[in-house]
Amino acid sequence: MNENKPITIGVLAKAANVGVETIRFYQRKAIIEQPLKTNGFRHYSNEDIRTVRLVKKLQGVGFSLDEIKELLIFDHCCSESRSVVKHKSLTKIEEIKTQISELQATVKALEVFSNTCGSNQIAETNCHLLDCFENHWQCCSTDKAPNLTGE
Amino acid sequence: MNENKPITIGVLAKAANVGVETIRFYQRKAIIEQPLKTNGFRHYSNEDIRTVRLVKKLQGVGFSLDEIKELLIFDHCCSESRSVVKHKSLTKIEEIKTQISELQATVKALEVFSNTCGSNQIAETNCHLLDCFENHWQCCSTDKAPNLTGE
DNA sequence: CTACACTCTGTACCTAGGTACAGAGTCAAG
DNA sequence: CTTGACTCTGTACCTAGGTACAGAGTGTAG
Repeated sequence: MNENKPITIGVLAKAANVGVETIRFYQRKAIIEQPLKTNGFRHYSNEDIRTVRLVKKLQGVGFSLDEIKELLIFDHCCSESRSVVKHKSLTKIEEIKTQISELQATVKALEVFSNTCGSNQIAETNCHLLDCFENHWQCCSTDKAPNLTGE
Repeated sequence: MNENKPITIGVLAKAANVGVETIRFYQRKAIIEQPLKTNGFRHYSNEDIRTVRLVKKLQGVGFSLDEIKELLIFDHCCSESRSVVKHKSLTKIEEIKTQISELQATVKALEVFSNTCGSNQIAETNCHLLDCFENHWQCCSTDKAPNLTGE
């Protein structure tokens, strides 16, 4: 079945909903492996379709291509150096969890903002995006506690 | 106090932990407002420090500069078009919540992966990152249910 | 065996988000 | 009033992640 209709670069691109140039770009970047060729034409496996789809999905979640490459390499070194793989996975998990917390803080700040500024029932002042965010993040306030409302 | 030591671009940059070129870049992009000038030198307020810090924070959470710009504009149009502001805030909140779910799915996939592949007690096969992700996302599987382990 | 769709390699170009000059002006200390 | 740190405008350059050719080869339907 797969023998009759080989998965050429165009077929792969369509199946993974990307352009053929993107596939070649990924190969130059060694994100997917160089496939076998017949008469100079690349042909791929169903595995490659899954991989490219996964790459796009992970990108959408915020991974860089370098990070994705590293994740995919996990698969190959899996039987060789499991403790390394485990360590890297756990590190990545912690990173993502941190990001989730920050996103949750962002949601809270925006909710406060839309409930005060976004509604009609409030006074004109104290409806300030910076203030909303500062209640959830310490990062943004200045050291000297400046007169924010007045200036 | 602020009168004696004006906040020049260098002071702002240091306070917000960015380069002066970044501040000028943000001004070209209209992410922060053009400040007052004396003898051609820009000088800033504590508000600007907070704003630049917020910009960096939001960038870290995954917002693009265009999105951040839009968020900051919310502040200015707040008294004018509250329903619009509210609508945009809520839309953004939904987007972030979706992203949080996807990140949570990523964490689960990585946890499964590190618990199977990353540990020593399993067989050689079926330790496959793609499989781990496919249990959490439908996106990556091919239509024809290909023989994944064999080929 | 001709047309046309598809693929090849290689290079150039694009947007986002900066970063790095160059050449000139300003300001404050000694 | 000189020197050094700082700022100005303007332009060029950089990385990431593609996207778009050009010019040539391939493979297949009619």
